[in-house]
Amino acid sequence: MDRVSFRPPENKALRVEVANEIVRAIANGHFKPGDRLVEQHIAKEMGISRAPIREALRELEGQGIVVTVPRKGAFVSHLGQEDVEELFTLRSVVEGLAARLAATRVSGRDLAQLTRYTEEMVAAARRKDTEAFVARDLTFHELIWTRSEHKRLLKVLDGIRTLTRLFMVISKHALTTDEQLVQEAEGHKPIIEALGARDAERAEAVIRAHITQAGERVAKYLREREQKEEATS
Amino acid sequence: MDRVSFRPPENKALRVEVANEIVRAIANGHFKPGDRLVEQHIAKEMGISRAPIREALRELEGQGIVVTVPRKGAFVSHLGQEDVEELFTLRSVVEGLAARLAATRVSGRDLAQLTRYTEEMVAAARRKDTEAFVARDLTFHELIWTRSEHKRLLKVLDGIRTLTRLFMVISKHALTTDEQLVQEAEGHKPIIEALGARDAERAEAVIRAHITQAGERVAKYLREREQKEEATS
DNA sequence: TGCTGCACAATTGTCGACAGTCTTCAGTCT
DNA sequence: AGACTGAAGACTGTCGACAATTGTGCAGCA
Repeated sequence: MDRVSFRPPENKALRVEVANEIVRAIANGHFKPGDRLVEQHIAKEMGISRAPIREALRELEGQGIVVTVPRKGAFVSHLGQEDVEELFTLRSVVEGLAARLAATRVSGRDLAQLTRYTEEMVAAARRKDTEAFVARDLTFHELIWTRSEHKRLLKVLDGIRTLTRLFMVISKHALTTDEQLVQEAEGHKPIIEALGARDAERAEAVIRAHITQAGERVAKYLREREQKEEATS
Repeated sequence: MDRVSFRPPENKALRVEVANEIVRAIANGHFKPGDRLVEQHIAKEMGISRAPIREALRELEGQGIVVTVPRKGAFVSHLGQEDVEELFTLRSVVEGLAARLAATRVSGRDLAQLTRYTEEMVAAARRKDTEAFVARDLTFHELIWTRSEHKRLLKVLDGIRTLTRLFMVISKHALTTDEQLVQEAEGHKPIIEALGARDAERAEAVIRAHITQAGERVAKYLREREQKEEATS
């Protein structure tokens, strides 16, 4: 009797739509770091009331993408090199835990999937298709997150997922040569091996190293970019 | 029941007050796990409108204290033995990072403070003053969090601070004898030593061990309690 | 008796409005 | 001219109301 047919207005909560829209606007530069996000303006722009906007902003605040000052409103966070370092050091330990737990839970099918994702990353790198590359990279990590079967861990990772993606998009230019992209993909192989061996400790160690390394690469890129910006201003 | 006396133009944002009030109600058993949190009822009880309630619930959802089902509302999370284990494994790695960073940043004054807190914990244990004991325990950990000077890490820890406290209160009966309490306090000494030696790696290792151990203790207590509850129902 | 369907009640999601507060800017005084 | 003051404007925090949706109970029917 389940009629999975209708969704007349929208099945999704409006606030989620709004949050996604704002993130997209930040990613493509429509909103820049430090910009003030005026509820009324966004509401008008999207043709809805302020209530869902407020809730969306609250959620983004929880993810550290915007900061709200009482009585003043919400602003786009300044996401500099320091923030990248923080995000990646945090990810290294949290995903380390995820890998440790996943090691005893991944199935053969999961390992095959992970291998496939990595191969597709290499393929995307050869085509210089950074879009697909980033997408696969994220999917790879997300599968491990899921296999940790740790609800609270997933919540934390969910909270930084948007920001992770945001940084990947912003800094996709950090990986310009095939060489670097392939190198990034190669870093996944020790992870798969450790997981395949069901070696929890080693899985945690290698993924920590992998993420730390990736973070340093991105941080270096942003540091250089920030210096250039300062030089020109 | 709760004296809902309040002044209309409170300094703090009303939603924060509401969130605290709800947490308090959960802690003292007014709301039990699985209970439905009806916005209108809470609004009426507190004499305010639903808007701040909604935002507070959204925040608590972000902290995993309540879960919201679309079109159905918010419910108090079931916080069982499994959740304790999750919370503590997560804390072990996240606080591990905090300690690692703090090791290179703590001052002599900080070390003295940490030592003092630990002594006060022992003193509270001798008085069987679990209230003060828990408070000092939390303060000890929070100082290390702060010294990590890692904004995003702090945000994560902030997100689980409420739940941590909640568990401490709920499970304070897990530590019934002086012996256990003192043992808990003793566990802080290796942490202080490692921090004092500015040994980042060791600091991370010992605090991970400490938290893991504490988690197992609480989990064991809750497991037994849950079994008892099942037996009586 | 047991099942089906309808109407009603309860509750969420959303909206528009209003008061209070902070910012800005023009006008005035020194 | 520069500093100060006050008023206008802009925006957030909060409120009450309404429509849509889900759950519930009751009546009708086999």
